Amino acid sequence: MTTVNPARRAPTLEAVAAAAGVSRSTASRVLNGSTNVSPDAVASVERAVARLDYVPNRAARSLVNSQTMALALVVPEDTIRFFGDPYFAAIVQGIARGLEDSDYVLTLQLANPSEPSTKMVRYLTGGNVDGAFVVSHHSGDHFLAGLGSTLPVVFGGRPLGDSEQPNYFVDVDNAAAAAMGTRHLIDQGRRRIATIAGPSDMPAGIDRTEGWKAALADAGLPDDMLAYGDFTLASGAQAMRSLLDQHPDLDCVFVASDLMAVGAVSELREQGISVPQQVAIVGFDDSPAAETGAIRLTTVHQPSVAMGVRMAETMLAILRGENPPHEHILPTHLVVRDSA
Amino acid sequence: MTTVNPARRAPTLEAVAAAAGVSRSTASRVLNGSTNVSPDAVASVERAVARLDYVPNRAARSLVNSQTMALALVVPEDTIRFFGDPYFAAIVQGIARGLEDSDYVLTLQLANPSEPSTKMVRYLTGGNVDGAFVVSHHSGDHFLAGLGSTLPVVFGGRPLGDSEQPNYFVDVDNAAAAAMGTRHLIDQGRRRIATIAGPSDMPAGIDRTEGWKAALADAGLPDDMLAYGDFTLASGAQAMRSLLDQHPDLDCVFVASDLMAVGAVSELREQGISVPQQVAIVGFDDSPAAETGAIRLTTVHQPSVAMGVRMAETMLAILRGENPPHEHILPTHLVVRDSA
DNA sequence: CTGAAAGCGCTTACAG
DNA sequence: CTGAAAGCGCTTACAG
Repeated sequence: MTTVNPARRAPTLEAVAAAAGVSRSTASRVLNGSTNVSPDAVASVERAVARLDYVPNRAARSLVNSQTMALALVVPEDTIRFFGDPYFAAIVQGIARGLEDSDYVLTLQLANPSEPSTKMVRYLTGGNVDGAFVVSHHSGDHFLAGLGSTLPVVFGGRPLGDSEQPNYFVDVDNAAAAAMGTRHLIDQGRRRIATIAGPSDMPAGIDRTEGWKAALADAGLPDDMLAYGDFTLASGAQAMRSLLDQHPDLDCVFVASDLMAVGAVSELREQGISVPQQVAIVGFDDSPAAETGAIRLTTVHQPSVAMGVRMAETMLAILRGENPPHEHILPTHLVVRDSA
Repeated sequence: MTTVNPARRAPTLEAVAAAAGVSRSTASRVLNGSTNVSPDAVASVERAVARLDYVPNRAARSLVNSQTMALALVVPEDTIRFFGDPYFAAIVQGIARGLEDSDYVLTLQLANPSEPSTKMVRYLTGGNVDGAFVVSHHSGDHFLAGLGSTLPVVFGGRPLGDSEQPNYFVDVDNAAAAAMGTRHLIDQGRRRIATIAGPSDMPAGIDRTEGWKAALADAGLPDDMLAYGDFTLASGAQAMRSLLDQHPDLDCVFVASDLMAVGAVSELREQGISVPQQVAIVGFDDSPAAETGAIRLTTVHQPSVAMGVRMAETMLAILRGENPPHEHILPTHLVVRDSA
């Protein structure tokens, strides 16, 4: 831990240069890793920096470089309300980790996606940040989709919407992953396969439902048992209830998120239906929720933290002027535990 | 939505002044709301600002004012892992809302509280932010407690630890609130009153347990039935199980968080025990979890969003050079629903 | 390899 | 009430 005397003004480059016996220019050069500096100069400047506990002034740097060294983390308000979904927390953690070794800071922007405040738009487009991450299950259908044309933007999850130019995003192949989860159920000999789907206005909701359908079609099984949730635990329980009402003969459910799966399991147990014997459950995410519930969930693993890290790396690459791929699809795999 | 031409460089104060036919000084004065400016000048500058869609350059401003206009939001990593607790999401939302009308931005700092990276310490104390919010259930026992001496810091929840100077914090009277919740159970005629407590190294955990004990003592009731959780849903279920094992005769439980209460309820229902008939439950928080579970929770309401707002207001006051009170204790009340 | 100088976009005494 | 000027702390051609 560094001890700081708040009374003393922070040392400037000037002071470092003086202490090192070189000019401000030279001091600046070693700070910025220029190669054209003599070893002697490097050494003495570095010593001075250490001794004075020098930290460059961000504002001064920003002013000359016209870079803010700040990246916005745009979180739709309803997302933070539903932060209960560990998926988001993991993504954010990944982004933060991916930025750890850089000099960028993350500024938090809570947005109302359906009606972005002009203040936020001005903040984002007004040169206050060098880029933005958008973390939301239904990002892109709104003002956020257009953002990419004025600012480097990386989305967590494929954005909806029809922006002219392609957006950067990191995602998994939701359809394929859902099909994989469903196939596991089929392979176990299950035949009455229901699903609890995510909202049909979110890519993750849509694609996972498609995957479930595709796997059933391949196996010549009907896809008539579907109920919608909103990715929350409570909605999972409710969807399970209505599924049970309408299709008492179902023998398993592919659930589009672990949180909903936990809700579904608790509903089943309350109704005295055994999991997985009578009804098997496959979840999606492999979030902490998968292991902390009443029964350990068999689920499709999604590398959420890694996705966040990749978002950060993509942003850093763009900022370096490189040309990273627009799409990053990370691999998923099935984790077999006790629920199916 | 503002349309922005990314190709054109952002207009400077210079440009505004020129367009308004005044000097840079005057333009700056109207921008900063100085009173010593003629109405004419004010009007023409404002027109120029609107026409050019001028946004002041933060870096330049920071450089001369030596204010960063940035506030750190320090979130311990384990907190974000447990972000599932809507309490934190609400606090953060409140902070963001309280800052909405200010020019401050919130930078997110994920910290490992037991071993703060020197990078973060340097960031916080190195003049990169004007203040910091610390949001954590066990803030203060670590490096964060000392932070207050070098930087304005406002804690969410009373910090532990023995810092020399008093810290700023916003909290509720956890002990009194817990006693209120417990008393509700007593008033219903319950006599075998257990508790599921929060961790004993967190103020919220400690104080709520104290409140439960105090209410029981007042009523001449024993306080022998206690199990610990860690504020997560899963831990609530597990604590309920062990309570039931050891004290099959309990007739109600005061639970130190809604999330744990939801876990407890689901455990009870699985064991075929009716809520509230056989076992009544009182939770704590009045978070969304209280209304979305299998049974609507009777719970102690804590104004989480308002607490966040108050944290922001306190910070803003400190930054204005005012002398706000160090402690803000917000009121709680009981919300009676179906679980007790 | 090095230093003197200009300049990034603002604010604020200072003199009028 | 207003403008010319200095200065905040850096970086980077430019000339050597």
